[in-house]
Amino acid sequence: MMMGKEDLGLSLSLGVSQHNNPSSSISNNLHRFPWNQTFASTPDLGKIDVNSLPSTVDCEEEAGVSSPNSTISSTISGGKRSEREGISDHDEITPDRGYSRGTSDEEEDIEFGPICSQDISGGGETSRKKLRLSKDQSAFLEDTFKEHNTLNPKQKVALAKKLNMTARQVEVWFQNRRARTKLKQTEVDCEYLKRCVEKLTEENRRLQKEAMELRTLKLSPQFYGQMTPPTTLIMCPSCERVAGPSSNHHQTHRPVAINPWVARAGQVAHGLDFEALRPRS
DNA sequence: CGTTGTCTAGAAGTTACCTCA
DNA sequence: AATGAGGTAACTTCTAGACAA
Repeated sequence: MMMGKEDLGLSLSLGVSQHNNPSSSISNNLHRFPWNQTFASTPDLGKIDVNSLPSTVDCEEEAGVSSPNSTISSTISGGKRSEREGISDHDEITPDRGYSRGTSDEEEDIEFGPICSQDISGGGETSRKKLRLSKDQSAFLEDTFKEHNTLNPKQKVALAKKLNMTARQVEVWFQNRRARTKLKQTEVDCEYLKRCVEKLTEENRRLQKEAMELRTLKLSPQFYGQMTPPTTLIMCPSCERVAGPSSNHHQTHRPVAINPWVARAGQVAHGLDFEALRPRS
């Protein structure tokens, strides 16, 4: 799936992201959520006002829990969504999204459109009202995200309950949060690669210059007189040590000549230490 | 055992709303 | 007051993986 794209190269340090979360400024007074418990057991946050729209909350609850229409709507156009929530009937079957795309037989869902159907004017015209999450809600979501960047259905429902949101809202928040994290990480990776390219360009320039100088030197007649013959080092392929000709050890191993000019793989050549360029988390 | 269809969760991309300079 | 940009909630579409028939 899409993970394939990530694997293609920009996955240099993905996964770190959730730890170097940019949102660390969030107030620390929110305690971490213990995932082996239910959200409901965590105090205080139950008081959070949902987007300071109490009527909305009521409406939402109703739409999500008790409305027969909600079931209809999710069957008609969003059945996949409600099923995927993996939630039992009493948990939440929330059509908290603008399912309808305007077809007449979806008209009745509209009433339960995105976030409690504000501004639904007649004639099937939908408008999604965007609710701002409260600071506390965001902070708690952030904290939760730091621990787990995905939620299973139970956790989702529990968290939703705790924050007085719908499970769908929590799900969407986590999806968007993962997307933001990835975007941020991609930016960091791009920066890193850019620096690598710069470094390589610089190194390439340096080597070309060096090669040019060597060529010039080679062309001058007095050069040959002063030149010492190139040293051939003998290296044992099994122990990977430079071998002396008299070594007993190398009676059993067969040494091979190596070019002293070529840096061994894994060695840092001329200060090209890309690890040093890697962004630290 | 391999194939096919269905379902689900998540990623990616997009839209629309809100806030703020 | 108008407006454009940036942030983000909500949405759609696509895909991989799991699972059953």
